[in-house]
Amino acid sequence: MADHAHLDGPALTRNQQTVLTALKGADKPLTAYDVLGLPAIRKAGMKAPLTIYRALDKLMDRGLVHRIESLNAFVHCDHGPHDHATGFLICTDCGRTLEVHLESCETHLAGRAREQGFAVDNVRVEMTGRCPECAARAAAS
Amino acid sequence: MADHAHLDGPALTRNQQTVLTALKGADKPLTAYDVLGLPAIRKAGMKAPLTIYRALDKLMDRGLVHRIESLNAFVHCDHGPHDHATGFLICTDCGRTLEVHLESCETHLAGRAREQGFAVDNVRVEMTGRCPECAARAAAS
DNA sequence: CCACAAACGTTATTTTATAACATTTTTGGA
DNA sequence: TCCAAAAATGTTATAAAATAACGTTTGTGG
Repeated sequence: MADHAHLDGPALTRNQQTVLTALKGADKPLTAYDVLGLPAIRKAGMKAPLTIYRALDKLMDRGLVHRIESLNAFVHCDHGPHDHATGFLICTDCGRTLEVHLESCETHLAGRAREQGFAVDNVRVEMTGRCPECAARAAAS
Repeated sequence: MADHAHLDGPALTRNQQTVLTALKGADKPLTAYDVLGLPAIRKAGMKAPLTIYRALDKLMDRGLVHRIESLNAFVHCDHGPHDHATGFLICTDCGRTLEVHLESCETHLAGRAREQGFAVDNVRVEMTGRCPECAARAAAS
């Protein structure tokens, strides 16, 4: 689970920095094509899907970006470096996500795997539901 | 989390039964297009992707099939009806998966969500690693 | 400065999933 | 039984997500 790739390695390239900034500026996960469509991205001269995917791959290697599997989307990692598994709370109303860390739960999950003789090297958790804002809005109506 | 849709509802249609049987016969998760390519499927007269997706959707509604998000693939649920969250152990060597139930962990995960004011209605866990067989084979070489 | 590796650009293609619309089948009353 | 509504299906086309292949540029260490 540990990599800390984001602590070392070369500086981000211009494309990588541009994509990371785009994700930081978004209030929810973006697909690669969402990113591609952003004005800031076009201004930077990025115009092919592959350009975006390449930048995203590097950013994920460094732990600066996470992929939300169930959305085919990418989100900036708003926590610092971390060794433990990450979970995502995905609001089915507004599409925003919240990252939660699973220090204690990871041990449990990996333990369930070990019971099966399975050597886990990566744990991903995605939970769907309603965020506080959307729950409140739904209750009000 | 509770649905038990598989306990009631109408009988499976021919298409649904055919797809379910195909997944039961596979030793690993299959993509919709993998399913589409199976001889048994073609023999049953199913030849369009949408036909497969429609059957898969219904089977998932009933909890008879699960989708592995990180593989874009579908697997037969080899456990009986269950209310609690399911996790998957995915072998990165052979591609086979193992389903594990997360009775105790789900409470913990949902609790972490509730801390954030988030009302969870679905939890998905996917863990990658090496299955016992592949780990043994790797150790032997 | 040069050689190598990494990143990038470009075009085409593959893989995964859904839209739109007509037809058939099933099912639950009248 | 028969009919109407709902569910499922067939068919064609298209959208959405991701990668392949290949050449060029950039950056970095020796």
